[in-house]
Amino acid sequence: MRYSATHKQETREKLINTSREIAKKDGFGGTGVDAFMKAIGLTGGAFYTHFESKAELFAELVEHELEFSTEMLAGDEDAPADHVARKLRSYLSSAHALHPETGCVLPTLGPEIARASPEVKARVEKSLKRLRDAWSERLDDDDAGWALLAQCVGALILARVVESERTRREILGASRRFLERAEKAPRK
Amino acid sequence: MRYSATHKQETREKLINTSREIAKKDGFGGTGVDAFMKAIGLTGGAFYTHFESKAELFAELVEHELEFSTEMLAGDEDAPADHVARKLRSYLSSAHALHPETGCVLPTLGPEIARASPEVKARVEKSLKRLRDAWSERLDDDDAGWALLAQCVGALILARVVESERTRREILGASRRFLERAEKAPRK
DNA sequence: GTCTATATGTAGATAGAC
DNA sequence: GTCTATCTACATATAGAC
Repeated sequence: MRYSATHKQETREKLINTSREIAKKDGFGGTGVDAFMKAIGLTGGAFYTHFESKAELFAELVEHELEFSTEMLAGDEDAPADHVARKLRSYLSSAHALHPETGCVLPTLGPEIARASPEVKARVEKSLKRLRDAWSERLDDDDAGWALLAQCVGALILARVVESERTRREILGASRRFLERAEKAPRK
Repeated sequence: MRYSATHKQETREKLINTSREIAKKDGFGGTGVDAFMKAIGLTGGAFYTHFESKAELFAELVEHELEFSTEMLAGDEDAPADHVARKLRSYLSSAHALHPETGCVLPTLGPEIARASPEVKARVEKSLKRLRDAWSERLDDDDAGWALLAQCVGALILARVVESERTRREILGASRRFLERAEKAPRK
């Protein structure tokens, strides 16, 4: 054949990774197949050599996103004692709010995932539970896992729907301080 | 004329209110003008008697959403002492998670608002700040206003991206307990 | 004010040349 | 494997009849 043995796989991976950024920036539904392909230097017609449908790309893209995010946020045995606190600070930053294309998938594609197929949502659930378990275990706090995740996702959404940078920083700051305080509270 | 004096205004209001539900359920970008009009028994052509563009409907719709939500959540002088706690419980409910069409706009259209015009985002910011102020004042807690809002929005997103009802309830329950605990914590 | 018909663009997806 | 060309559907928006 005219292409190397690994060419197809490489193209597919490039397509997924580039599409991840574009979808987080402009929305998945709001971006056409042609635009995804053009971003890696190809034309729309070649898309269907790699995926049976646009929906299949969405499923793949979301899986990659959550695999990447949860691994990064969960941390391993070598992580420092303040691992979660560090991740919270970087997640709840103005830089994150201003760059959806390289950030967490949930504040950008959350509603689109919510409308996706049960198969997609089941995989998302599996990844999120792993992250929740990691955080709850690390903090020895059953509720904190889900609660901290929710606080992160919600604060990012709020930070992005407001117009002024000042308010954006207020939201993120309030969120960070609130979480620090909560972790010191008695757990009835 | 063949129509009553108030007919146009009534049609416009019906269009906005019906569109609010549809957009929260299926997404605004994912719904065509024809679908919005068909839902109130009209055809697509009549849309432009009421709005100059689809984007103008979005702006109007979001404004109505936030006006309605913030008024409901903020509460007035007559509200009971546990007003915020009550609102948190109903917001963080499985019923809310399962019915986006009648629920809060932020967990459904948040990312679309984030990509909207500065004018739209400025109005959203104004409404949200009012709600934040109301909650912070009521709880005598500067950070709690934004933090509680973020917790609500994020928990709803998480609750909707998972597949099982069991996990959905875990997320919402953990969020509720976490907030109750946090309000009893010392504020540095 | 609403209708049908239509202009125009773009969407997802397929066919066949290379 | 990727290209161009194309099918079909549906998008936003407009024009003119009623």
